[in-house]
Amino acid sequence: MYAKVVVDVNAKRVDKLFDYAVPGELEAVIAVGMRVVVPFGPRKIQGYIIELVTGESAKPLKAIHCIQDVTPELNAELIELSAWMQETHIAKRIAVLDVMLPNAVKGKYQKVYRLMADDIPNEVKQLFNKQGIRKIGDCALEEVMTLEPFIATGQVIEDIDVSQQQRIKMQKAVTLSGDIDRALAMLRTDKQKSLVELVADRRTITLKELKEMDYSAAVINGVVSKGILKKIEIEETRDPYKDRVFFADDRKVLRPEQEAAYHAIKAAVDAERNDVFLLHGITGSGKTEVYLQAISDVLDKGMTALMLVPEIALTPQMVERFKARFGDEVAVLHSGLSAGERYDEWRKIRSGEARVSVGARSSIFAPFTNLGLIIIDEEHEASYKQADYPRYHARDIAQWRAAYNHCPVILGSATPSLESYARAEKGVYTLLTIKERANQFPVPSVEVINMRDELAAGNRSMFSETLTAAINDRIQKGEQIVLFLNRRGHAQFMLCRDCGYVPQCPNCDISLTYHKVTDDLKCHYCGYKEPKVLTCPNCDSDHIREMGVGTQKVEELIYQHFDGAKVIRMDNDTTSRKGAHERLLTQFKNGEANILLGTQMIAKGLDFPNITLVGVLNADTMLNLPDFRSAERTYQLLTQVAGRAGRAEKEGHVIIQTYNPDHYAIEHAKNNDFSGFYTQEMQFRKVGKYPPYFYLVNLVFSHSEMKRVLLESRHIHDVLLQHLTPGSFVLGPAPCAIGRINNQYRFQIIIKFKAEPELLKALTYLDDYYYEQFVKDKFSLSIDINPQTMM
DNA sequence: AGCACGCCGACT
DNA sequence: GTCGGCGTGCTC
Repeated sequence: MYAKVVVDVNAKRVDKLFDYAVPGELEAVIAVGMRVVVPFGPRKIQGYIIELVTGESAKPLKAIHCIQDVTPELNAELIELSAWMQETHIAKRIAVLDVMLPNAVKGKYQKVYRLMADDIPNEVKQLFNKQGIRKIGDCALEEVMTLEPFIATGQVIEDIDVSQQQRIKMQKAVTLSGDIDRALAMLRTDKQKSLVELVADRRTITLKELKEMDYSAAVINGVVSKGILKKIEIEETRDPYKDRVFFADDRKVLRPEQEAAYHAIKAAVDAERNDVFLLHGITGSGKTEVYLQAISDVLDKGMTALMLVPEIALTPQMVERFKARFGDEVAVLHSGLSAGERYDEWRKIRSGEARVSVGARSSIFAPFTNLGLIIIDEEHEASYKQADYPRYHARDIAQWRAAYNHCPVILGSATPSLESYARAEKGVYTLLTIKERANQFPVPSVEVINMRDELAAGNRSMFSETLTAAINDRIQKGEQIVLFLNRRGHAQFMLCRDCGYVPQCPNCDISLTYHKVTDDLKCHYCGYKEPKVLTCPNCDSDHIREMGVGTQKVEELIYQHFDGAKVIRMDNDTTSRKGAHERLLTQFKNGEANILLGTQMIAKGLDFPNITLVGVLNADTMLNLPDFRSAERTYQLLTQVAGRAGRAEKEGHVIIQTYNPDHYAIEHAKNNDFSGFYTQEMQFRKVGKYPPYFYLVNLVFSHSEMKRVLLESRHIHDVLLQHLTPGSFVLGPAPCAIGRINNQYRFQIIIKFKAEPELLKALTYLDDYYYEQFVKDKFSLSIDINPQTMM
């Protein structure tokens, strides 16, 4: 018997199956999908068994060294899926397996000394552990000297040990080691004092968290060396919900439209039909209840169900609802979990202990068998597409898995993507619509304020007269307000008011972003950092200021503007700590503040009865981004934000501030008119040859020499023209919107097509060819099929 | 990606 | 004469 194995080497040239003999003693236990350790050239590495073949190979083979699992990590479905993804995503098999599996199963390689013989002096033997292994990196020089003669005789050998990542993850952390008041008296700098106060408050805090909060190693070590803090190792907690009590959540009675949707889905579930449903229900229409009841039926049939939500919508509220309804049968998978926690959830699914999962994008690979239903909530969300290689879209994977399992898919949204809605109109998907709110409370009224008029009337503040009045009114009534600041495409930067100079990144063609917390300038693309400038480097003027509004600035303005305001601010800075997101929402829910101010992350999932006013401070910052989806994104975001108001009996009101009050995305969002927006946006897409009328592929190539990129990209253009059929368009090459990142010049070519049988062949050819070029010459080509963004 | 093999420059 | 620089080529 021999095995076909994918080796854990992320390189194109070994992106194929290698044959290994299966030793006789392993034949009984070995199975497809297991991880094995195999000899590969002079070293040993991890691999995945893709296929077992009975009989002897024609060629002499090396043998599998050992197996790593008792239960295979991959099932037959996931192996087949990985092959499909390799082909259709122009990706390496190992890279695909890498995104499918939890990090904890990835191999860890260490150089070790291995004890091979027993007849060795005891003082030498004791250097090794019970398995006869000693890490080379742990050996002092004299120990290496001691071992040398035994290596010469072969009694000790140098080897590579392949082990699993630690099951229990230890993290470096600091804790207080003394009296806090005495400690504070000893310290001079504010940074050190604030560190000690923080640790005193939290008892222990990991170094990683401190790094994220911009405490440098120097600051931490300084305080540690004074004996005030000490470094310790702590175990990461495993079940993130173990201390929580969930109250049983019973089925709710469905409204007629919900009922109709539910029945259509139930029929497909019962018939095990591979239908795709587009569930278009306005915000607050009770889509989640439909999902829950459909899942409940799937479980009753003894099958399993997979539900995807965008990362930011995976709030405690959503998790709570699932836990409450399905108890221990739920596995939760999101980015906040440690590698160990994630692996635990994965194993619960694999063993059948959990039969439902709720998770973000990558949980689409959850190792269920016997899937009865796959749900993608907020299906229009861009985060379902992985931004880096391999660039898969969870929606595509869902449809593949549903076809494999003969089960239906539900795509749910209040604002479906144009692609999905067009498919529903063509009858490829089944459209289910819910037009009324589940609790029958009216949809909030929406008012659009033209900020140009405000400016003309002499109001230069962030708050229009109308919004100011409304906020004061709600504060007085004791009701709650959500204020939304659209940050996308609207970062803060520095501008010299005398000469117009804006500090740029030296490595990229982009202006540096000002960060108030650290008071410095950063490049979001290459990580370059420099201190804030006090005088203009161009004209020496000291009129150089931070421009653009950040949430922090708005918070200050609110306090200046409104008496009785108590603000909770939610943005990347205030929610970076684990659990901070949840804590802030709980505070708001408990009425500890009357204004919730935030970015994108507050657009979803909030369901608080006391919110009666939603204000969108700048609706149009992303309308002007150079992306064909900018109108769609604006419409979606405004609709989502507006949906936060009036979720209970108190009537909700939404005020949208904009400089483009007549833009159709804003007008249709105001009227909550999806089909109006859809019709108009489809016109634009048709004329521009954009999705859903055409498919797109975005090719980006980069090299440190601009001339090289330009010449090579012309060549690529010609190759594509030769290979593709006449119905397809090849546009470019043109410089990318950001023409240089990390000193690499970037050009792009866009392919537009309706149907292109030669596409994968042509792209695979280019990928192979330019891989060689990359190895030789650092020329790189990235291929994005169905891109979410063209930047 | 690693790692070995191999062929040319500055050192005991 | 040798140590070590990194170009080239292979891994069942």
